[in-house]
Amino acid sequence: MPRVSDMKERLTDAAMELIWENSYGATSVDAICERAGAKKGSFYYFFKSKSQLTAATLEADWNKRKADMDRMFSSTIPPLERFDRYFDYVHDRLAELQKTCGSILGCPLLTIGSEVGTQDQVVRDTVDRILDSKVKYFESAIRDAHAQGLIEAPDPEAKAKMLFACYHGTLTQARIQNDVGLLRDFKDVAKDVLGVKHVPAGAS
Amino acid sequence: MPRVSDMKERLTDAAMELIWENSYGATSVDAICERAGAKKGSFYYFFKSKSQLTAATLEADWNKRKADMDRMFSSTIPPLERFDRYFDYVHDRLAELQKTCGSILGCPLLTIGSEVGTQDQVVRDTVDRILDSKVKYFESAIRDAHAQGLIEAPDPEAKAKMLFACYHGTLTQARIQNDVGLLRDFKDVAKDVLGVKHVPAGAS
DNA sequence: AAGATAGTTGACCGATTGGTCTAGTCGGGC
DNA sequence: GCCCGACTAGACCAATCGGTCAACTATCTT
Repeated sequence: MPRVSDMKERLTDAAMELIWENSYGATSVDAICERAGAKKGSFYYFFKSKSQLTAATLEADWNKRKADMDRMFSSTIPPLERFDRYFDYVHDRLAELQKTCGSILGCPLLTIGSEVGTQDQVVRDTVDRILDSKVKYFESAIRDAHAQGLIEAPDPEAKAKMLFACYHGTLTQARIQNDVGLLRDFKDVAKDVLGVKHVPAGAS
Repeated sequence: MPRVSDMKERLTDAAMELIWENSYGATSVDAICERAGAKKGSFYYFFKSKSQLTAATLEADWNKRKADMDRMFSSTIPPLERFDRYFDYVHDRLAELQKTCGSILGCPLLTIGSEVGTQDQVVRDTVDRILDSKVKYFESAIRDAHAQGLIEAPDPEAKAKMLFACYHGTLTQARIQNDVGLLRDFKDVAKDVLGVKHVPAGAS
């Protein structure tokens, strides 16, 4: 088959950057094309609408991140340390992005989902599905922590949802207030929410 | 001074409805005017831009809700019951609105703040200020609960922020997933986050 | 080299966007 | 009764919006 193009990826990359930094509504198809170095025709060759491009963008981004998630939440890592690694990872990434764009961007799934959820079923379903996948990492880490006696969590699913909500609330607030500090402190908050049993400082 | 008009309020009311239900970006000035029964001229007589109208809308809405907040978080009410009342209030209101518009709308401050925060400083500042006011209700309820020995909260400010984030994360998820269930269960989650000391079921 | 397939180009479209402006209407104070 | 300031009416604007389309080009297979 003739001619292989990386344009589709360049378009989803450009869309992720622009929509995440600004918003779905404030990002025009023209702007996405310009950043991707594409013309309108190419855009609508790959995607049938702006909405569909957005769903594809979230999907593509999630596929990229999944490997990192698997690494951080690997079963070989002590369960509570998985959370530390994950929260550090997100924090560092957002702090890095802030240097470039001047803003703490929070979680694209939440921003986009909450903006277009009521109006666009395709995007909503995509966001839903990805969020579902993500909470599962939390869930099994919590289950493992419980099994090892590190925390008391008779209902790992509920606890996972709770921590998930708490973290996402913090991410949203970090975006709104443009403040990375909330995220810096979250590891401690998470321990509190999880009910980590206290060990004396410095204990091995 | 001749002629007093309620148009300003009708415009902010219309704006709140439309922006909350859909989004800032998806709501046009024309649509707001139509719902308010106003013409463009009136709109730009009262507000100098869509952005300023939005800030004024949030402000006006907050002023309306403040009385309810004061009532629910009254010092005469047992501190933990204040949260129950508040969570019930929000739940019932969102469930009611769902009947009309078919969607769980979550918190307008979060939706709007997270959508336009990076692009509109006026709106961001307004959202910030209101969120600050709201968390203070949590804070003093927690302080009171701690004083009465109902919970252990040596740092009420931190605990308030934590519960606030957790609740707002839940509200955001409720909007994205269009599911009121998460909110129905939140009173229990809140008790968990607050670390309410367990009393045997049925204890007086 | 030919043909089929995959991708690109950019002009074009009607609708809608946020916003302006001028002319006018209404109603209370004097 | 008239004047002034608060408010309304709605035509108008350039810019931009998401989306279409027919013509074109590049690359692989045979």
